[in-house]
Amino acid sequence: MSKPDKREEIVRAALEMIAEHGFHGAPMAMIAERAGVGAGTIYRYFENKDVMITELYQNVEDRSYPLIQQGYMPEKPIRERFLHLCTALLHYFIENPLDFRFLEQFFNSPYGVEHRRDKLMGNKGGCDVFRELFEDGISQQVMKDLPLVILFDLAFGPILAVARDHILGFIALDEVLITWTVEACWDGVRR
Amino acid sequence: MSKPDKREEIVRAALEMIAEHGFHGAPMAMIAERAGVGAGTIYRYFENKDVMITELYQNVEDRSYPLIQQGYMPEKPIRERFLHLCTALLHYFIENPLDFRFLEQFFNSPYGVEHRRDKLMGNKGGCDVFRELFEDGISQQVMKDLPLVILFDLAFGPILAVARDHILGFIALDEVLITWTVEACWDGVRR
Amino acid sequence: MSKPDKREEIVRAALEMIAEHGFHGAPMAMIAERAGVGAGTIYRYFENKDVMITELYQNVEDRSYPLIQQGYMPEKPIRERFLHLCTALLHYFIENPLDFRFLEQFFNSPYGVEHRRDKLMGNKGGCDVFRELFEDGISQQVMKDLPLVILFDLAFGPILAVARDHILGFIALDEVLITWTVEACWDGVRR
Amino acid sequence: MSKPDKREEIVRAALEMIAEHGFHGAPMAMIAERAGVGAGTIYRYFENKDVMITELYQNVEDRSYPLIQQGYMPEKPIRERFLHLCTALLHYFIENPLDFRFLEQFFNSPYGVEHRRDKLMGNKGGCDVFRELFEDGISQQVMKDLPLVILFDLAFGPILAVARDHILGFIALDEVLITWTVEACWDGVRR
DNA sequence: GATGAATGAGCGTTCATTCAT
DNA sequence: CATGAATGAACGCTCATTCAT
Repeated sequence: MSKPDKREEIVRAALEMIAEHGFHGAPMAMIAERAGVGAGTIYRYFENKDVMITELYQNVEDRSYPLIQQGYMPEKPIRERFLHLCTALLHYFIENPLDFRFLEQFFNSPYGVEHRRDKLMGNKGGCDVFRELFEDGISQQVMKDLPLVILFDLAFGPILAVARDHILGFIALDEVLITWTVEACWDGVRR
Repeated sequence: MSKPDKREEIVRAALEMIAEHGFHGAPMAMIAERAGVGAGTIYRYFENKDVMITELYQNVEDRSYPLIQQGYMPEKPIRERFLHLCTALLHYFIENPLDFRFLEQFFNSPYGVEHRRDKLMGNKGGCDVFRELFEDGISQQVMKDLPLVILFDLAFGPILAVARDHILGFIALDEVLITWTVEACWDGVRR
Repeated sequence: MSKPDKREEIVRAALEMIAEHGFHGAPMAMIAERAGVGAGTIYRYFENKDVMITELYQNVEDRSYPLIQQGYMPEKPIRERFLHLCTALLHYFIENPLDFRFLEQFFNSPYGVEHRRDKLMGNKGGCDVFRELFEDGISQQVMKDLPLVILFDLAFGPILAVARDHILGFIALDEVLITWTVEACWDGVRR
Repeated sequence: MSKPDKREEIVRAALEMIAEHGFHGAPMAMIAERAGVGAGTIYRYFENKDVMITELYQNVEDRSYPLIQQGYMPEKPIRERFLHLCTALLHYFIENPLDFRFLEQFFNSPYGVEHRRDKLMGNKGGCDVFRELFEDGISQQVMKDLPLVILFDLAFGPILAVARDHILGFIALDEVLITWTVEACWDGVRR
């Protein structure tokens, strides 16, 4: 097994274990075992558990952003762009439940809170498509004139909740339900 | 200090510590110290930490439901009832950030997931007002004809997200913003 | 076994293990086992290993100073006082080889170096009898006019070396040898 | 880089790291990095860390003995020879603080104790000049009639202590102080 | 009933050593 | 030969839980 393979195995295993059991329910030793490596090996690739988690998040971001933006056309009307992005996001979550569960753990921890704080303060980070879309939506008077943060919550709050319920087995989303859900989100943010 | 007092002190202390530091950042010894009791004493009132957390949740539920339903009038039109409940809920969260943070911890853990599963399967539990309201809303064709779970997510997803952002200091909610937010939620669920 | 007993057992065990195997050869678990307590118990009495070692040193100091100064008469002539203190010191080491070995470990580690630095900078600490004696010796022109530190080294360098060699079994000190050794030290510092 | 070069690099690096951070503060990986070789390479030249340390000691001995004996004239009077050797020793320590710190680490560890035991039992080893000098001194009745070991301690105890204090910055030795110190040592051993 | 000292399994992390390349 | 990625035993330390007082 070559070097990049090993790192990948660790990332996969860590994502799985953390998604399934949370940060505190996923000891390094367990992650190592699942990855099929020695416990010490993890520390060749990640300085410590905290750093590993942060890089795991980066990994998820790097994989998800392109997927979500695939086929996104910034010149289309706001509504269409909104529906596209939210649908893509929901699909991504459904098709990558491990990523979703990991993200939930992440954002529900000090790591994630700090991350959001940084994102909201500085304009850095990759969710700029969303920010742009919502700023456009407000300035074109297509969306409600509310603080950006609230608009985000109106749109993503339901998406996340629905994804969670699907992954936990409380509902079984299909294309029709997804469409309706996303359109309901649009109803929430549009004027 | 009499027996019920002691239990109350423990509950208060545990809620505080868990809200502030999470389940894993709140050792029993620390909770005991904050409660002003011996570490062993906690185990007279709660079989173990897991049980304590579950009962802590019950405690929050018991205190919050009456508050949220205060002034609720089931004979009023759906929209008004919806706005009343959501506003009350959001107010409750803002005024009881400790409860809110605890609930987030709870629902983002195996405890919470199991709890929701039980709630959704059997019809037990206290959120029947909500269930009734939404079922009424659907049958009166005032709300979208979607699975109850999704309707819940459309309504509460944004409420929870907005409450979190307020408590974390990302926005500063006032009465006007609360009203607009809740009305946006209504836009999300109404036909 | 009552509380003070337990602390004492830990102190004794730690002193023994560290004297025998050095700081790094004396894991907390081993010390705990030797003390007949659980590993976690040590941390009820000492914040961590570093703190434990520092307090161990204090413990040795507190026990040794009175013993060494027993019968010391500051009004006697310099030579007599010197012989008294050095003899007492050497006796103390020989009769408390564990203390001696611990002190060697201590002074040969960052802990000890820092400790000496503090002692030499500020005038705090308990070796003031020695300092006084040597300052008297210099000002009365009975001892060589050298920096205090060097005078200390001339006196204690041999004492420590001889104690070590006795404890390691390279020589067998008796009263006669002790007397001669201490008098040789006096020859080293006197004018 | 040829084979002997590599070994030399490792020796130099190990000496430096151990002198600066102690045996336990100098991991093999760190030594390898400092030496500019792979971690595994060290094990081509030294069976394991213990062996490496022992050979490191040999290396220091081999380099120091010639230096110390440079200009030593066995036909001169005892006193002169003593002063010569002790001065040379002290100079050597001051000019090679890394060696000195390493030697302190070494003699304060099981390695060093065993080494001295071997030296004192069998007559092997390189400090024969000292032994000869002291035996001469005793038989010529110029030195005190004490066991050799004690005579060594009287002479070298202060030398080592003074060197340590200089290297740690507690005093600043110059030629004058060195002379006085060495002469004080002579006072300690002479009749 | 209340206590808190005691416990020890389990955690994150380090590092001497090995061995496939 | 030389490498350095991989290993896993061992470390210092934490904390849910127990139980003698």
